[in-house]
This record gives sequence, C-alpha cells and structure tokens, in this order.
Amino acid sequence: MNRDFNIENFYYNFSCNCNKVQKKTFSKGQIITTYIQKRNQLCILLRGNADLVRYDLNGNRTIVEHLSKNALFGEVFYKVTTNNELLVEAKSKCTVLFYIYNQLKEPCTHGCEFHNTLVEHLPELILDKITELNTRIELLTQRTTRDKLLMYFSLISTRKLSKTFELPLSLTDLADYLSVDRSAMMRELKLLKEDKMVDKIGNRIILLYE
Amino acid sequence: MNRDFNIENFYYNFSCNCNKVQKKTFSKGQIITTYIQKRNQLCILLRGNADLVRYDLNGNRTIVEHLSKNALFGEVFYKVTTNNELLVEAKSKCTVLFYIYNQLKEPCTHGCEFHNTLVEHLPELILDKITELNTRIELLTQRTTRDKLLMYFSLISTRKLSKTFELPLSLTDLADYLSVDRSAMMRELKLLKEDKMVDKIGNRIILLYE
DNA sequence: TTTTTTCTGTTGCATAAGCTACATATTATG
DNA sequence: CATAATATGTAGCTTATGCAACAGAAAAAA
Repeated sequence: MNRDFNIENFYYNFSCNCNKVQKKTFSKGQIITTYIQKRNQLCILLRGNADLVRYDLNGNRTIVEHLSKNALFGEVFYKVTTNNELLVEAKSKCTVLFYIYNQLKEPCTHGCEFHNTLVEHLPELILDKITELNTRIELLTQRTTRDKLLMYFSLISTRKLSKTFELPLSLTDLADYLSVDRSAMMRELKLLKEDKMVDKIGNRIILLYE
Repeated sequence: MNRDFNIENFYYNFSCNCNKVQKKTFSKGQIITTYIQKRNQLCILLRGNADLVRYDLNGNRTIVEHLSKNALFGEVFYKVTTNNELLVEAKSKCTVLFYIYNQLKEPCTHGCEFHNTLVEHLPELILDKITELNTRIELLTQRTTRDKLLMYFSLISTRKLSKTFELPLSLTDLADYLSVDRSAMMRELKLLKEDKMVDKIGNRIILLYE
C-alpha cells in the first residue's frame, strides 16, 4: 500500500482546472468550517495547522483532532447530531481545499489531473485517516492522565524519530486533546518530572526512560 | 451516498469463485484473528458478534470495538506496534471473510461478482467505519462515567429508535468498552436509577428523561 | 513602547472513580 | 442433574482527578 502520497506536492505540480473544488486561505483564529449534516463536505488542509473542536453542553472544549498539513476533514467523516457542535479553527495561516464528497468521487469531466489522482488515492488516504483515529482511541482509552501523557509523548517521539521534540500543541490544548483537566495534567507533568520520566524545557519534551 | 450496502445479502446472492478470499466459521470464545504488522488483513464479519480487544501492560482489558454483522476489521485499519496486542474474540457463532487488502483492491480476474461489488462499495464502507470511530471518540472524550453511560445509552436508543432496548454487551464488557472500572460503573448506574434518569430490568435499559 | 490577552505553573479542597473483596445470581458444562 | 465458571450487585477505603482561584510569564495587540 502506498501511504506516502503527498497531497500538497500533487496540488502544486499538477493541473487543476476543475469546478468541483474551492480553495481558500484563513488566518490564525478564523473558523474554517462548521460541520453541517447532509452537506458531506470533504476538505484538505494543504498548509497550516488547525483543530477540530467540539463544545459540549457543560462548556467543556474537546480537541477532537489536531490537523496538520495534508490532513483530511469534513462531515463525510462525521455523523453530525444536534448534541455536538463541531468547528474547525485555524491555528496558523491555512490553505484549504473544499470538495463535496459526492462530486469528488466521480471522475472529473474537466480532465483535471489533480482531481483524478486524488480519487485514485482516496482509499489509501481514508485508510490512513482510520489508523489515526484508532491511535486516538488507544490514547483516550488510557485509564490515567499519566498514561495518556506518556502515550502521547511516545507517539510524537516515534513520529519525530527522537526522544526530544517540541510539543505541537500548547499545554492548554493538550489537556483538551487528552480530555483531562488542565491543572490536573500540569500536576501529573510535574510528577513525571520528579520521577525522572520526562524533562521539559519550555515547549520541548525530553523522554528520559529506557 | 449509499450507505445501506448490506454485505451479507450480497455475499449469499452473488457468485464468489474467487481465490483471494477465505471463509471461516468460529464458535463462541474462539480467537478469530490477532493483529500482525504488515499483513494488512481486511476481514468482514458476515454473521455473529465479536469484540476487538486490547490487553495493556497493566492487565487492563479494553474493548476497542464491538463488532456486529457486516462490520469490517483487520490490521488495514490499525497501526500495529509492540505495545498493543490486539485480538478479535468471537462472542457468538461467527462467519468471517478474510482478505489481504492489497489483493482485494485490485479488480478480480476471476469475474467474481461479489469481489468486484465489494471493491466498488469499499469507499462508502470505509467512510461508515470512520463515522463509527468518530462516534467512539466522542464517547471516550466524555469526562465522567455518568456522561459516558448516558451517551452510550443515547446512541443505542437512537439506533434502535426506542427508549427501551437490550444492552448488546454484558455490563462487564460495557465497562471495558467505556474504559472505566466496572464497580464504579455499577455504582453510577445505581445513582442514575435513583435519579430517575434510567431504569434497568435485567438486561433491558429504559431511558426516562424527556 | 505599553497594555491587554492568553498561557503556564501551582495550590487547597471536594468528589468521582479506582481498587479490593465478597455475596448472590445467572449461565455454561460435564 | 450437579458443579463450575462467569456475571452482577454492593460496600469500604484510597487515590486520582476535577474545580476554583490566583500569580507570574509569554505572546499578541494597540
């Protein structure tokens, strides 16, 4: 399976004279989209970072997904109900492609290279998405805040191939991502430092175990 | 989007003279498969119920997914690492189709109707899977056991179109599914009954609110 | 620059939830 | 049928985590 398809490279190297897609840019803090039932939007984040955020009735904020370059999002992936308001917020300057899934999945009548390549790679892209979601589930099923933190650090460490790395999220956002209270998370982080499991210098995490 | 493709009907009504698939049956309690890196198996549960289960280093058991008729599973959907042992356990008599994803995705050279129809519907089937996973994430990000229980009940209620329904899992399994301690869950369930939010007669749940 | 806003780090207190243990009920199995 | 195995229901104790509140640091805006 080819799971190395880089959407951004494709977009800038291949022609796209297609009327099925909209391209927009957003600055930090802007709302990229809100999830709406039945529209079935499929979006591609070409550049920047964004968060898929849910606010529940108790005012809790959850970062459902942290999206970076080449991430897919949109309501094709989501069963939208009245109980969950889902927003995608730009965390930095973002460039986004918007498709409607039902239009995207048909071969392009405009001979659009990008569109057709995208459709061809769609199954792999979607499978990648699934493995990410399963990793997220594994993270959330960790029983303690400590285990959540350690697993999260371990994931980033593996991805960066280094025991030292910058956190891609602020600590406030990390708490919302792990679905724990921020102050409790800070306390646990301190305990992890005291136990010589991790060190933290500013935004940089250093894993100290084995 | 056609999200009503019923795999089982297709399998029994269409020809399948394909050498790319294995069909096996399992009795309750048997291990259907364990997840192995790089094999990229894609399995279809034609009949029965099964659980995708993970055991962690602390001995915690987590039901990662509860699989019923027509569910897809297998390591195509999973990034298998050394830290997570994943098993699929039959909860009742099960009939399962086994494919290797790389072989499945190519059109069938044996003119196998089932195989080709399956490939055609694969994107929709996989998208369904994603919405399920997102629902699961939403469940797991509920902060309290009470909220997890209420959301779980609400999901089943919506699916069954009734405020009264049988639990599809034992209470022991439900705790492993919600990733909470069983006794704590039982306590919360009692409180929910005392608060007249839900009633429970044997295996049957009755939602009492609005 | 100054001012404002957001983020980080920390604490005390209250409580939800984990752990252990056990008794009873229900379901499998010889 | 009897017996074993598993599931359910409950309680006491302990601990982890949520909540509220605040001070200082850092970043953004004016």
